[in-house]
Amino acid sequence: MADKLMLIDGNSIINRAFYGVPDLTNRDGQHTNAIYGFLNILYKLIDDEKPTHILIAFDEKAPTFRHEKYAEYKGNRKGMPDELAEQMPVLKELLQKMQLKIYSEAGVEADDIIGTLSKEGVTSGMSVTVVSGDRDLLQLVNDDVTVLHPRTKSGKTEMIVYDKAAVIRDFMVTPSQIRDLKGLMGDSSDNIPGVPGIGEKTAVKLLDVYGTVEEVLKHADEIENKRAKNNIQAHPELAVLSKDLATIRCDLKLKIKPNQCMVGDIWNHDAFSEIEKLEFKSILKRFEHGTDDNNELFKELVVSDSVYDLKSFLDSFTDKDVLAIRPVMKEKGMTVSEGGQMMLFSEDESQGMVGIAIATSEDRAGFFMIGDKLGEADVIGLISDWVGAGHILIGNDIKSYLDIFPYLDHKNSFDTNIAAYVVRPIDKSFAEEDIAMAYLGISIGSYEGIFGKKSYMDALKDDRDDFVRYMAGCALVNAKAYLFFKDELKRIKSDKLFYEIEMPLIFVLHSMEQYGILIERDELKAYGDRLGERILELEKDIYENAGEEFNINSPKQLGVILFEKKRLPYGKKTKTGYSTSAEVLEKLRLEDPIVDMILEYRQLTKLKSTYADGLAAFIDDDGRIRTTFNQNITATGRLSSSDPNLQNIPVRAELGREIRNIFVPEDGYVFLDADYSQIELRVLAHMSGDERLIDAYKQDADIHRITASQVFGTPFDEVTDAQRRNAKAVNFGIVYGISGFGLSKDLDITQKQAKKYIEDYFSTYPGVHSFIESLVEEGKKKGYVTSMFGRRRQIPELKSGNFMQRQFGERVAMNSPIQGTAADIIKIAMIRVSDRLKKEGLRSRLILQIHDELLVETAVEEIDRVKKLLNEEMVNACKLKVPLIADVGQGMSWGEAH
DNA sequence: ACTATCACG
DNA sequence: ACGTACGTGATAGTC
Repeated sequence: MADKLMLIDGNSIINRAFYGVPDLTNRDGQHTNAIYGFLNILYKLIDDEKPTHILIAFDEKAPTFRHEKYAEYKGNRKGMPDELAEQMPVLKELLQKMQLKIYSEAGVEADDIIGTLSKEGVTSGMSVTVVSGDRDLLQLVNDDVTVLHPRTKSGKTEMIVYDKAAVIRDFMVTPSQIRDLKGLMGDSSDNIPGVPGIGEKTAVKLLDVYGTVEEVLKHADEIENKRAKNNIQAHPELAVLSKDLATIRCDLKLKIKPNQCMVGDIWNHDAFSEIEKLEFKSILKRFEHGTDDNNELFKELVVSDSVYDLKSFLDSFTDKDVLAIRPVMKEKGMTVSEGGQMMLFSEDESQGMVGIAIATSEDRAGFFMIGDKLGEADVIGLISDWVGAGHILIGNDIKSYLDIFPYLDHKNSFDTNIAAYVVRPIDKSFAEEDIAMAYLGISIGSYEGIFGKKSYMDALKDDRDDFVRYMAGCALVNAKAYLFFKDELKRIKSDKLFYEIEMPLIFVLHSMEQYGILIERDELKAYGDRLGERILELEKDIYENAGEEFNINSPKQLGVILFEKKRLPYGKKTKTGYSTSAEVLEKLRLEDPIVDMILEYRQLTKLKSTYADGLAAFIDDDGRIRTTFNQNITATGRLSSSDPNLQNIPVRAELGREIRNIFVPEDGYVFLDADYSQIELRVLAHMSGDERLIDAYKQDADIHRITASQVFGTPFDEVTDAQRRNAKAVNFGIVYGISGFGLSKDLDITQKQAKKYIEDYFSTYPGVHSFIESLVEEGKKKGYVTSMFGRRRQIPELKSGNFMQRQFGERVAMNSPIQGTAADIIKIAMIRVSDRLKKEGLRSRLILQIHDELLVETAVEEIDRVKKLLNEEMVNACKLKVPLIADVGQGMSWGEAH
């Protein structure tokens, strides 16, 4: 086999890694995210490309450029941030310990090192792979040299392979013409000027005709395009200079030769201990096996479409085996419909299971396809037998499987997705492929990387083997993840939170999603039409006032009208122009009548597009709207709601609030709506243990008024509205992680005044002060903070070198335990309410949660019982040092009950 | 894909 | 001097 040389542009790759991987630090506070990302890219390259030789080229720290007199062109690159700079020497040392060759030389750019070695490599008979995010390097491509270009696609890094054909495909020029292309069009990211007025299109056209910059200049007088001709004739030197800047040198005398770059044992002991210091657990695991290449994922992989094989596969398991699954569902969007009419059976066709992967932690897996010889019911039945025998079924995102496996409950199942969320809620995705990488040190590949945007059905059809391996890999990861998380949850003391709150909640949420909420379709339509009429009127008035028609919804165009044409004083500016936010417009109301019209227009279009029209699109055939409650999105432990979001239905303004009257109970039912009174402040009182605040809550009076009375030293009955408003804002501020600036903005007062309020608050409630300070301290020391029920939130921002980021981290440290505890409490209440409704055989059902509020669709004859039960379970969800209060309302619509 | 805006707790 | 209140999701416009 021919030798294969891989040349890596170290700076380019570590840069990508740094910006692509969220902030990580080890226990010494050393930032490690760029190194982590670099290693993962490196391992993947080694696994995929199997190079025999590797060299990683770096730019010298203070590069002197080859064109001293034009240094300003390349010399003004932004310096790298400190968080990245500190990782560079650590990475280089690690790479050396991995017995990989790195190279840099004063006055030499990494590009030129790579260019020279690629040429020398080819000369000595090697095939060469260059890895860089810099497009310049594409000029090196030829029959023996390919360039890999990393691209970030929905959070994952993929490599685009550039051979000659791919370069021509993407850039319309040959690899050797890349430098001519840059010579003409320039490259702003690399500070190559190019010829003014010549963009990509013109440059490609010219090169197509003349081939090189030199030829273009020679024939400049023949050029048809006037603009291009004039510019080239005016600035020929720019084209020559730019091409020179873009040209990679391949003829340097370097102190290293390709054959010295042989790959040694990258899994050696020195490398291991270095990685240990960096605390990359997932990478350490790889040392057990070396590369993935000689490490098969499965000891056994059964693929079958027969019920007998599934049976014997399941029979082969003992009580000691854990069983994990990865069902493959027909995806939504496949529903056959005609003319808007659902066809018969379309429901079944869109909901069914295509197959299921099953695995044990002992590296045995199977993929079973549903078809003539294996029915969905067989699978459901056999899994039911397993579960019925007292075993645990492990899956990832169990809520999405409950339609097929309705017999699952929190005692017979384990959700690896939710477990991973509980362990590290700040991550963005908890699918099997993410867990494999983050916790198990194995890789099953990424779905998108392997199959792109293909649906499951298409992937199964086109790449069956890969698909089966991927899904079986998922099941295997679930099995292994179970063993890992079982211990990990205990270790971090989040096991009760997981088993007693998050797992049971899955089933409550599923039931809420299934019930949905009834909405009066016709009323919603009428409401939307009403808005539409008024919007048309406003539109007309606004155009008339402005003296022209424009897109009112475009902040840009609106800014021009208000702040340029009308010369209204602009308040704030955003990155892109003037701010036209309601906050700014409010202050301009008296300046021009158009402002009020715009504010009303904004309000109405928002209501119409998001709510009237938006919700209408989600009404099912039975008139109900079914949201998705997301259990793994927020960093604090709250739920979120999407498709549609039913947690942000208007309530504050009267016009918007009307929408709530359109949400109604079905016949024979009423709505009971219960919301916690000031739950976050009560949690604060409890957690801080501040005696005065606790006493205040025991009085059961208006808390903001009490706060005002105590902070401002005014008798309770004499507190003014303004005082109460201020106290309320301070209370909110405390919960959000107080800052003088934030409070001053909210109350429209000076920062100095705001600071005074905060100081007064803290001297009134010293326990609160010391509590939130202790939270920040804990966050800094441990890297995370916790809620009362053991919910963690990591705060890497606290170790940031950036002041702003750190400041943010401090506010998060103060807020998360409070918001998180409140979230824990209402989750407990939801589980208990739902449990009791079920146990007591009631028909009433929980249908919505809005952070501190529960909506129950209540059977008329159960009203009194449910009212009592709701209040009991919410109030007693948790014992605090202050009373927990819930107010229950009743009504024939959500609006009326709230 | 990102930004601005605005709906909620 | 910097430039932030905490947590979300949907829409429209712009690139």
